[in-house]
Amino acid sequence: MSKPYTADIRRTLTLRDVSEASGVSEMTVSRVLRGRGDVSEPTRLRVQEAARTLGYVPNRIAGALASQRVNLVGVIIPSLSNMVFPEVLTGVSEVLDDTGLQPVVGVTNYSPEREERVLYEMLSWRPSGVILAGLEHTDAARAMLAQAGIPVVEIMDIDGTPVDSAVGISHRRAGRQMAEAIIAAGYRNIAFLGTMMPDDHRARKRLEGFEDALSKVGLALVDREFYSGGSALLKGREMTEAVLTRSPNVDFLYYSNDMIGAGGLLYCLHKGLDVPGRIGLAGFNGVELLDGLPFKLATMDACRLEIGRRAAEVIAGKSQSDSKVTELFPTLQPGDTIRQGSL
Amino acid sequence: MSKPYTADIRRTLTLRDVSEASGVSEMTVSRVLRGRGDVSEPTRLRVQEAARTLGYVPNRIAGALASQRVNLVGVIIPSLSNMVFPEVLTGVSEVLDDTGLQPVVGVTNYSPEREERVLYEMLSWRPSGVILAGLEHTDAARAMLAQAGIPVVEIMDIDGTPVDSAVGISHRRAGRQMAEAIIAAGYRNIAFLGTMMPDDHRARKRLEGFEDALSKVGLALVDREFYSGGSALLKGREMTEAVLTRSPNVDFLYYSNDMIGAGGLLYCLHKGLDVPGRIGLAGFNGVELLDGLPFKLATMDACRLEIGRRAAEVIAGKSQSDSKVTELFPTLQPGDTIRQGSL
DNA sequence: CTTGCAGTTGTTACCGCTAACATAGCGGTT
DNA sequence: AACCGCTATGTTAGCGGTAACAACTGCAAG
Repeated sequence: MSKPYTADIRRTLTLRDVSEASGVSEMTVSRVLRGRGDVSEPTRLRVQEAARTLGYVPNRIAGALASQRVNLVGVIIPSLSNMVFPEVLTGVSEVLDDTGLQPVVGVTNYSPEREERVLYEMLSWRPSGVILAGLEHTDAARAMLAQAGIPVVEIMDIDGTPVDSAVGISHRRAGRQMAEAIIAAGYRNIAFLGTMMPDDHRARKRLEGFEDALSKVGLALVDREFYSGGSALLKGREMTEAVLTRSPNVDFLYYSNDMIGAGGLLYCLHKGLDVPGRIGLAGFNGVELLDGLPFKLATMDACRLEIGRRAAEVIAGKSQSDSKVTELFPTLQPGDTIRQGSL
Repeated sequence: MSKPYTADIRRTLTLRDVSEASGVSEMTVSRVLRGRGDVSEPTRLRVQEAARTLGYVPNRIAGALASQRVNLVGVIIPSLSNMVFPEVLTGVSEVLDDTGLQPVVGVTNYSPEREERVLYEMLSWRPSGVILAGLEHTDAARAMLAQAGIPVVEIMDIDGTPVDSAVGISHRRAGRQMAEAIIAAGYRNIAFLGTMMPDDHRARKRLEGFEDALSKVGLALVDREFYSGGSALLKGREMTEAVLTRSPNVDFLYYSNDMIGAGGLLYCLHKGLDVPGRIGLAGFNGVELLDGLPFKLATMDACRLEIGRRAAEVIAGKSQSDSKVTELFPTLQPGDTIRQGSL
């Protein structure tokens, strides 16, 4: 357990070292390194050369403290392991890359308390903005956000009141739309399979919208099955088996996400069920990953990339819109698992 | 585009505000908020109360500058979109959670230049340690790491010389082992399907080890097919079709990762090929996500969670081992896609 | 009554950098 | 020669905390 991380004992380099090595003041070095102010070409080159050969890396901690500016943007999301948030991040990075701003990611695991802690940590670094998933937060979190004096964008969901601004889709509407499509296709004995997590508000809202639309035409869910944790594909399989065993008359399976939906689809195909004739299926999210499946699952894409982009634009002050809430509209992709033509 | 981010115009709070509100010195407030030093119970409570009602969030930038300590650990990985790195991150977080250290993630998209930039950015925040994927870096990156004077852990791979320390598996050995298993099962006409990315050194090393083992018994790859980008499942399908069309006598498909392997498997099953009799398949990684597939793909798990944990332990100074290189040993999971019993 | 000491709280001097302002050249005007 | 305006560079004073040490308190021991 020996730890001589540096061969040479010399402390870490500062502007002063570069300044001495190049024979100009620290201020001039600072100007060169940031590309600010007027510096003559010869000095610039000399300083750059010195910085490079010394291997100087500026200390942003000191820089940020002095300038009261931080190029960090906090991005707080529930999870990294379901493909949807990485895609949001891609959108965020894409836009931020041109602005000198840098995303810093925090993960909450769908826990409001953890979200509060992560947010506190982030704000303690005084970022230039915060992007966070969902509209539901602890009171303390909401207070911190309001106090922070920086742009805040709540993403994914717009069914509620944002602290500052929001970019997302209406999950209630998404659920309703899917229900309407299913009803129009003639399915009547519909079951729901999805997450149990009480803090997955968006899945909850989709289900609410879905049931709303069902009840409008006098229908109700025939069965429902919940899960948490584990391999989504496998869970989808198991849940589907459970539902079909318990309620053999079910003719449509609505999943809270594409992954468990895909598991269910594989199960149905494996069992030789007639999809979408005897039974239909639909998920939510438009996961590109699944494009290789023999059948395309009906789904609605959640505009993840676009949400990330728009959110980043708001933070970067590049947003076109002057409204505080940006609603995006997911498109229903019927795939191969909903009957075409009504009845 | 109005932006009144704070209702009240007052500047952001500092220790002084809390100090005034609670009637003690800034130093005492600082002590209370960090839980350091002796502070009497009554003062502690008074200060905490004041801080809470004001909604004070400490400024770590100032704190870090003054104390020369930063609770951040840089984690630099190639990608977030293939499930393997999120799992590493989970391992890292798990261990770091108990230490007050916080991971900060950077993504390189398998580009050495981007890695260099991301590293530079991270080091400019003077983190307490860096974890980064792979042993291959630009000279500048290597120099920065050596200069930084902090623990550096290179993860995933141990086939090479680390800057400081390394935690991972031998991908050469992994490739070799898989080849040996395939040969032992009697397959002889073997094709490789995988990433083309010249900077995915670990996939490259696996292939090298694989071919090594083949040539030891006088065999060579019958065909090979490369891809980049796109949905892995779909690519797996397409590549498999291409190979089987071009080289109908192939009896084994070795994929550089499980995702394209799964695509290939679905294709073979769809075509009604006898798996693993007529044709065998194997991937790499042990992706839990795929557990729901009707057939289990042969694979080797890459010890991702464990790598994350061990790396974090090294950074946190909790590592048991006193060697600079920690080799983990993946286990071969034959699944349902390699014939059992030789020949 | 003095001294010592542990337990609390306050004071001072930075941490490494940058905003804002000050200064030094220097050629061109008048 | 005095003055101007410009550019290139330097000086000063913090940014908001914390380390290190100083100072004060009350109480037990000498």
